Amino acid sequence: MGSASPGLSGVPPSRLLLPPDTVLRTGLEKVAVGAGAMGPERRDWSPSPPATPEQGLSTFYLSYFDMLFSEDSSWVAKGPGASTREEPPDEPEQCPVIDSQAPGGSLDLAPGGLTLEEHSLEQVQSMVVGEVLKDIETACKLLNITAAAWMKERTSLGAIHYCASTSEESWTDSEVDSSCSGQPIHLWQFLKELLLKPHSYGRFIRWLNKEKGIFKIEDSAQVARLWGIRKNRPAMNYDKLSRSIRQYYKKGIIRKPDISQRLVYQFVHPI
DNA sequence: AATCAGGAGGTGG
DNA sequence: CCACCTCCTGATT
Repeated sequence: MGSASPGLSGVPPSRLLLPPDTVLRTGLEKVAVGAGAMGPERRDWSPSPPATPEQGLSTFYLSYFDMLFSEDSSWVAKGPGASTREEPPDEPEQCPVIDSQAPGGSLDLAPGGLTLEEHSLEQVQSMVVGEVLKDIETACKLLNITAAAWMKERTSLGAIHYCASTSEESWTDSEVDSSCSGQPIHLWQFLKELLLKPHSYGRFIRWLNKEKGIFKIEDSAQVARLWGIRKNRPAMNYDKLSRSIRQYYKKGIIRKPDISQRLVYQFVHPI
């Protein structure tokens, strides 16, 4: 009762309430999964992994665009010349974000003589930044942390903010600045990050019950591998990763669900 | 065989 | 000091 799904301000609830797979199993996933044409049992992922874009900054950029596209793409349609069918969230491998469409240093220019394209580009960027900031605030509320703290952790997004904003410097500038060189990510954050991007990682880890924060690691080896990459620990494996998860029991960050199942865990404070 | 639980020493920021 | 990492023993699925 008390914790009945707090209002997600700004985000149309219609999408969030859908069972995860309905939305996400559309275009891209179908392609990726269909390519192998394998059933639910497929752990031989080793040859040509199509979705392992796990190398730092780009990950987070992308994850945010994933969210924007999958949960609310209205900002795209709002744009003046934005044709809606042009930007499906199609390449999880790459970093299709802001800098990709801005060659050179056109991001931090003065709002002077802009061509039409540049102008609409900037509008789009502003909208993106606005949406990102809104999402951050929402996430922070739900996580019960301050935006500044969040930004400190997510330095990569701080970079976005820096790069893309000529108008939005309402908050956290100083906070961001001091930590732009990279903060160590916590395991629980990493897991949430993966869970946020079912397009790319849904085959490795996914929500069983997002509202309750219950998730399942579908491919323990892959999740461990990604974690090892992120932390630069080539010898990482699920045995060690799970030990770290178990450290969270005492801290009240992650626990085993009431009905304990293999490879299933639950965030104590779900989003 | 894989996963789970948790003790214990080590490490890097 | 903290958040793991690593290794380990023993239990459970």
